[in-house]
Amino acid sequence: MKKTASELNGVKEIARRANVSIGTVDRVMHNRKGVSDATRLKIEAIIKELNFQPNKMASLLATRKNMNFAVLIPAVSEETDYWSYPLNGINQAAAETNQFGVTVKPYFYALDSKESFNRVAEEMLKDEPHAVLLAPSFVEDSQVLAKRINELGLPLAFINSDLAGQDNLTYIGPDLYQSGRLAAQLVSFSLKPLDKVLIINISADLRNDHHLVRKEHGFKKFFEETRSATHISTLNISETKVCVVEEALTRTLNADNTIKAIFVTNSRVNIVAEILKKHRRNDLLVGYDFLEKNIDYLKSGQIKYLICQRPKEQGYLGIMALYKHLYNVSEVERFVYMPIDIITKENYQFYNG
Amino acid sequence: MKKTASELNGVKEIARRANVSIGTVDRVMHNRKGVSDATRLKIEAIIKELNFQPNKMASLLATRKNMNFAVLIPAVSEETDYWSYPLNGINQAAAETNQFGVTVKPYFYALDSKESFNRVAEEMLKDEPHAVLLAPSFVEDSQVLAKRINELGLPLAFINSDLAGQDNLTYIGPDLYQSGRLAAQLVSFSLKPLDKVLIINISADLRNDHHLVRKEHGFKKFFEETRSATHISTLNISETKVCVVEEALTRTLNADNTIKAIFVTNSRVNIVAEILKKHRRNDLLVGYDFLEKNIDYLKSGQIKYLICQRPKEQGYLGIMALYKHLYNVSEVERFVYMPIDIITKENYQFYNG
DNA sequence: CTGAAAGCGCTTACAG
DNA sequence: CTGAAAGCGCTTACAG
Repeated sequence: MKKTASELNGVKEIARRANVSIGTVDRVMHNRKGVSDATRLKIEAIIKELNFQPNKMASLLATRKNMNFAVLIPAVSEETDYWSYPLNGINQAAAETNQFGVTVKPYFYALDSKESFNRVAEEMLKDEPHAVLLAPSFVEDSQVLAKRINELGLPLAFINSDLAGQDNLTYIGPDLYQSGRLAAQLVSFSLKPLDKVLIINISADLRNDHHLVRKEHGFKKFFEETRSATHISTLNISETKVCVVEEALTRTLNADNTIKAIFVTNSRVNIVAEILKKHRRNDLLVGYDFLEKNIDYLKSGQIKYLICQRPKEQGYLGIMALYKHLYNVSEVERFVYMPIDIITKENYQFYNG
Repeated sequence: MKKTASELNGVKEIARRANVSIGTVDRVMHNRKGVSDATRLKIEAIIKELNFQPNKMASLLATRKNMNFAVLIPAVSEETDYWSYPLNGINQAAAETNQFGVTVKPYFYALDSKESFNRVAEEMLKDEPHAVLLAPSFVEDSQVLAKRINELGLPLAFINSDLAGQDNLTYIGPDLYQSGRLAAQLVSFSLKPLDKVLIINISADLRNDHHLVRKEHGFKKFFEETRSATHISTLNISETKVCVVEEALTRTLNADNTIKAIFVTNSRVNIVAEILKKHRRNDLLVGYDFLEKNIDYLKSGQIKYLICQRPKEQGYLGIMALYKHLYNVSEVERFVYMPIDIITKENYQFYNG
C-alpha cells in the first residue's frame, strides 16, 4: 500500500520537500561534505521546520554499529568485596545496551599494585576499545593513562574518584567532604556533653590516600561550624593488619576513657568493629561501605551507621553515560554526585548496593 | 556484496538451515498458528541450538509498534508537592522509551476526592491505553478499577501503595512496616533513659489510612524487640489544619514534659515542625518525605530525619516495568521494595527525590 | 500450511 | 555534487 506524498515519514518526506534524494538528506543530517551550500541550506531549513528527529532504531539497524567499552577497575579481593557492586551495575548496563550493539569488557587490576594497574591498562589499550570507564587509583599513573586515552580521542568516564585536570566525559561518584560532614552529624546526634570522638584512618598508603583526608576534613568542619566543644582526635594507622590496628587502637583507648564515638574513614571499619567487640566495648562506630563484613557488624550492633555512595549505580551510570554519548541519546553531565546513603540495621535489607 | 550461505544472520540463517522461508520462521518465533508440527519442531530445535535472540530494533522497526501508557496518580496539590517526584520519574522514563514508540499520558485525580478519582479513571479507560500505571488511593474504588483493567487484559503496575488480591504485573513501593522500625531506631540512638516518645498520626481519614498504622506498628515493634523501657504514646489527629494540630499537640505536650521525641507517620511532619518552632521546642522530630516544606525544616534543624522512599524512582521503574513487559525486554519482578533512605541536613543536597 | 515480496526508516557503496 | 539501489533484520499482507 503506497502512501500519498504528503504522509511520507522521515528522510523521505524531507527529500520530497527539498526535491533531492534521501542520500543527500542523509549527508546533510550527518554534516558530511560533498553537498552544495544551496541544497544544504534548503535541507537544513526543512529539518528545522519539521523538527525532524531521525529514527534511532532504523539508524542503528542500518549501521549495524558495534561498540566495545573497556572497563578498568580493581578486582574483588580477599579483603573487600566492594568492587563487586560497581561490577554488578556495569553488567546490568551491559545487558541493557547489548541489544544496541554494545559489548562491555572488564579489565581488573590489583588494588595494591601499580605494576598490575599499568600492565592491565596496556592490555586494555591493545584491544582498541571505543570508550573507557576508569576507576582511577594511583593518581599519577592514572593521569598518564587518561592522557593517552584522550589522545586516542576516546570518551572516558571516571567512577569512584575523580582525577583533576583531565579531559574526561564525566565523573560519577561521591562528594567525600560532604560524606564526612554527614558522619559527624550522625555522631553528634548521639553524643553526650563530655564524650570525645576518635577519627581513625587506616591505609597502607596514608600519604597518597587523599580520600581519607577529605572525609576527615568534612567531619571536623561540621563540629567546628556547629561550635561544638567536642574533643576530636585522629589516629593514623598505616597498616591494615588486625593486630597492628588493635595495638594502636588499644593504646589510644586506654589513654583516654572518655572516647565514646569512633569514625573510621573508609571501609576498614570492620577491623575496628572486630577489635571493639573483642574488648566488649560499645562505642558509637561509624564507617563506610556496604561490604558483607560490615553488614555483619551492623546486624550485631557493633557498627551503628554505614555511609554508602551507591557503588552499583556508579557502575551502571558510568556505562550508560558512555552509551548515551556515543549513540547521541542525550547530553552527559560532567559531574554526577551520588546521593549519600545512610545504612543501619533497620534498612540494609532493602539496599541494593 | 553477497554473503556466503554460512554467514547469514538471524531469521535468514534459521530459514536456510530449516529449509523454509523466513515467513515461517517468524510464525514459529511468535507462536502463530498455521505451521505444521514437523516444521515447527524443526525450527524450534534450530532456534534453540543457535540460542537465537531476534534483533529487537529490527522487530520494532518492522512493526512500527506504538503504545500508549496511562498513568493515574494524584495531582500535585497546594498542600504537598510529593507527587511531583513520581511524575518526574515517569517523565524521564517516557523520554527514554519514546524512541521505541511509547507515549505516556498522565491523568491526575484530586487526592481528597473519590469522585475525582473515579471520573478521571473513566476518562483514562475511554482513551484505551495499552497499559496502566496506578497509584491506588481509596482502596475499594481502586480495587474495582483494577478488576476492570485486568478484564481488559491490560498490564497494570502499582506504585506507592499495594492493593491486595489483584492480578497486577508489579508493585513498586515502600515497605511501610520496616520504615517505621527504622524511624524507631533513629530515635533510639538519641534517646536518654527517661525520655518519652510521641507518635502522631495526622490524616483526614484516619480509619482508612492503613499506611499510618503499618508504620506505627513497625515503630512500636522495634522498641518492643529491643526490650526498651521507653514509654510511647500515640496522638491521632483527624484534621490537617495547623490550628487543630496545634491545639491537640499543645495539650499533649503540656500534660507530659518528659516527651522528647516525636515521630510523625507521614509527610505532614512540617505542620508539627512549625508548631514546635513557634513554641521554641527542640524535640527530636522524625517524619516522612522529601517535600520542600520538610526540607526547609531539615535545614533549620527543627526536623532531624526525613525518611524517603525514592518517589521519583518509583515512577521511573513503574513505566519501565510496563515497557519491559510489553516489549519483551526482560521479566518483571512482582514486588519491588524501594530502599529506605534517611535524609538529614547534611545529605539532602545530593538526594534526587 | 508455506513462500515471495514489499516495507519499516536509515545508511552505504557505487556510478555518474 | 547528487541519485538510484541494495541492505540492515524483522513483519506483514497476499497468493497459492
